Amino acid sequence: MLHRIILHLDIDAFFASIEERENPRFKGKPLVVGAEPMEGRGRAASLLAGEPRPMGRGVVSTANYEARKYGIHSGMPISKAYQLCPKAIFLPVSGSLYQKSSERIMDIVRHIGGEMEQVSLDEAYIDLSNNRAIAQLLDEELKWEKAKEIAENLRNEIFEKEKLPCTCGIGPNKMMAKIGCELAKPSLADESRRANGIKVITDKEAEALLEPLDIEVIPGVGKKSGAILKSQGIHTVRDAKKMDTISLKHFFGIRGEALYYRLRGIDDEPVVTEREVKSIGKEHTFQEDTRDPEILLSVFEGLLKDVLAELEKAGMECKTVTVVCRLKGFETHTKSKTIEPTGNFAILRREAIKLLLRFIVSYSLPIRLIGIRCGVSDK
DNA sequence: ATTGAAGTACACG
DNA sequence: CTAACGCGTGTACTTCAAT
Repeated sequence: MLHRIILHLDIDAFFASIEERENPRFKGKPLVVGAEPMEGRGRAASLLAGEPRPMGRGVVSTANYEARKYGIHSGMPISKAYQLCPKAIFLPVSGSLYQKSSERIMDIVRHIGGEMEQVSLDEAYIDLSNNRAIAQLLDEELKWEKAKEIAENLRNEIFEKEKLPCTCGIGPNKMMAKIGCELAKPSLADESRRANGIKVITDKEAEALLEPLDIEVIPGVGKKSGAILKSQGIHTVRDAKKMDTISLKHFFGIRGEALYYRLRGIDDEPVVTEREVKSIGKEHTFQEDTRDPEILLSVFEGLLKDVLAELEKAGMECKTVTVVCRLKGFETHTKSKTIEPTGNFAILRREAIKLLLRFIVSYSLPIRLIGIRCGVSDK
């Protein structure tokens, strides 16, 4: 497929926008959806401590734009979010509410026509290359215009039916569509939140548009890789394009090749309709680090039970059981064992507990998190 | 040489 | 005390052993 037109959709501040929709009094006020900031703080403790201080060990799932003005963002420790804006409204994550909304949104997206890839609850790609309205057009210019029209209709429909604001990016590939979407997001300064909404980046424009952008806009270049590059004086895509293929390979291994092209606006990743499940897991962070075998074992069994239920539902069996353990201080390790595929609780418990016990023996630090993950095989 | 297992690191939403 | 840091999933790298 030589000339593609890909659309990327992303709901603005998804969880927070849903909460605002459900309770319009929240609009215009800083709102943080995520962990409970005071979790683990007992009544006695707060009386003794005077001014309440955040204790929760969770993170921010989504902050609305008012909260973002205080520097709060997704993934930030909830305790820090509280420090930045103690007056913000803090709400727990209402997963099933968001799930239902997501399903209705994805149904709307599917109706556009074209291969659709759902990336998360609130994000999707759609390949418009073979869309009825677009494929019949001969003129390239008109195709891009038509794609924009489709995106406009999509945004309107989602706003009318689901009462949620969203942003679309349109580009010659998934990467550029996603970057376009990011560029079209409402800015903090824009109180109306409706400034752009859609950004079209044609194949002709892609390379030049990327040049001045921060290197971390490129998918696959995250915090760590970005920091390494920046320590070498490479901050923008333009800087990175000066690197030869040898050093790209050196820094990024097998991904260096793809990166060379991505820096130039080229990305061949197809829109993938269905993806097969490769692993199913559950993990739990304790309110306080612990080595109490009672607590450890009961939580561990609960996690295993949940994993098994999902395994069962998916009609899968566990082939590799991995136990993860995060210690006080955040040091994290895994131990795994490949076994004869099974969905049997007793067998998996025996294997998993053997792995867990090895942790208890090898490390004397209190434990912050335990988890269990099953690499799956078809039944 | 290739493959599989175990363990680590990083990325993304 | 200047760090704080969830959860679920996927990919790639490294090392070691067996084929």
